[in-house]
Amino acid sequence: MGRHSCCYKQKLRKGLWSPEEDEKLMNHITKHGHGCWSSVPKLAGLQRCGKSCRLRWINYLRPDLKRGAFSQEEEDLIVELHAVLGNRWSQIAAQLPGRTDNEIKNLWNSCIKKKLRQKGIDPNTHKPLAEADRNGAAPTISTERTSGSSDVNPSSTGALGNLSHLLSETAQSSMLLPVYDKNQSEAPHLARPKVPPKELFLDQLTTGHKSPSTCRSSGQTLYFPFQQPLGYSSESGSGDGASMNSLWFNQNDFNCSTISTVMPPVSPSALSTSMGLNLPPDNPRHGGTGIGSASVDSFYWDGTNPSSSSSTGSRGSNSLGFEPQSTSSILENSVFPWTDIAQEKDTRAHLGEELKWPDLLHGTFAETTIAMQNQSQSLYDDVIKAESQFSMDGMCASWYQNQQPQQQLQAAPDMYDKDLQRMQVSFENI
DNA sequence: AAGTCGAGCAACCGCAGGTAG
DNA sequence: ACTACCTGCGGTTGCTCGACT
Repeated sequence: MGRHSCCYKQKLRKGLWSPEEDEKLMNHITKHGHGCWSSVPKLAGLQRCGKSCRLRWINYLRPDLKRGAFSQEEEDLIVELHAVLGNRWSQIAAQLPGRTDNEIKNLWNSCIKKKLRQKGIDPNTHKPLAEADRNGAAPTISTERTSGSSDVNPSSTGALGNLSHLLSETAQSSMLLPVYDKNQSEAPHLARPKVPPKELFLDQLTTGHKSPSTCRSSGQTLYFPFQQPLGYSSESGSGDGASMNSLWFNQNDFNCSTISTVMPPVSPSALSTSMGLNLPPDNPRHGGTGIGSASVDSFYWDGTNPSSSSSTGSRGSNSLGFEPQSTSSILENSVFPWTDIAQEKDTRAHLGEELKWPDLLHGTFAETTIAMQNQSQSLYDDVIKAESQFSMDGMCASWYQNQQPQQQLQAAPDMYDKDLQRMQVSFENI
């Protein structure tokens, strides 16, 4: 136990990652998955420790990262989740597909905290500052990691609002927020909608716009809403309790191939009751969870790598006291109109091609994945498993969906520029 | 133009839990 | 049961860059 052994090694690079390093890591993981992180630097030819590689991948290179400004809905959700979960950033991030715990943590510390204080709300207790002062400085939400459910303040109703509404509904339907089944080895935060980072750069390349502002709290919804949801209405974002539910389905990164891992932990009964869904009686689950089960038109990374999720999965404290229920099992309970999704996915993938996405998409990513499709599965299975799954079709669809709101905004955060420069360099070398 | 300050963000550090041998 | 290794998490640091003086 204790410090990672690699930390003792000398001559390892630290600090910011260069585009070349990013490219090496990206190429390696795209082709082989990460497997054992400690072996990644060596295999990828990097002078970094495995821990650093993992962090870089999770926080920056991972294909499903959303990036960009947080929407107001996301900020609200973070506040509400924080009221329940405290500083459990990973669990909060699990409810925000495409967002990392680090990103959320930074947003909280730099932005949301300040906003709450300005509104007279104690960011620790989520109670009015005056009341918090009267009760003393001790916050009701502990940051001690091993405290289990003790740091949860379910009675906190100040900023809880929508979440309490959701919880009351979900409790009745045996669901919980951080839902994952250890046996399924699918931790939500490791299984998010997969969108390639190239999407960001392609957007820059095609639109060439530059954001006049870097404000993360602009309220601009870069990735919301899901304009053509999965066969049901997403119009419930009215600002009341229903907005919580609508948020779950405003993930426009959604696609059929990733549905098993993307789907937020909402039970069918909750959906049907709160959203008026008519659930189909039988929905065969498309694709599979392993490389070997890759379908003809899409490739899956293995999302069942026990090593990548066992720790989180088992440690994920169910602070709400609900019965654990696997996301997969929920999905297998026939929540979605699968056929429609597949059709829409294909349509959007096609449209994505028309939008020159293939220039990048059909570069390294596509070549790699197509090659992997055609190669013997055993080439990789015996060596490494990736932590997540994604499909190229999903990428196309997601990108296409993301184009619309971004183009409408005519602006993107300046942060993309750095990414653009890096990726331009990277892809020029491919 | 130069200096200062603060916000935002990427990355590091240290610890804890899980797991295989 | 013990140990070593690996992964993941949360707190913290330090760098970058824009705003301001």
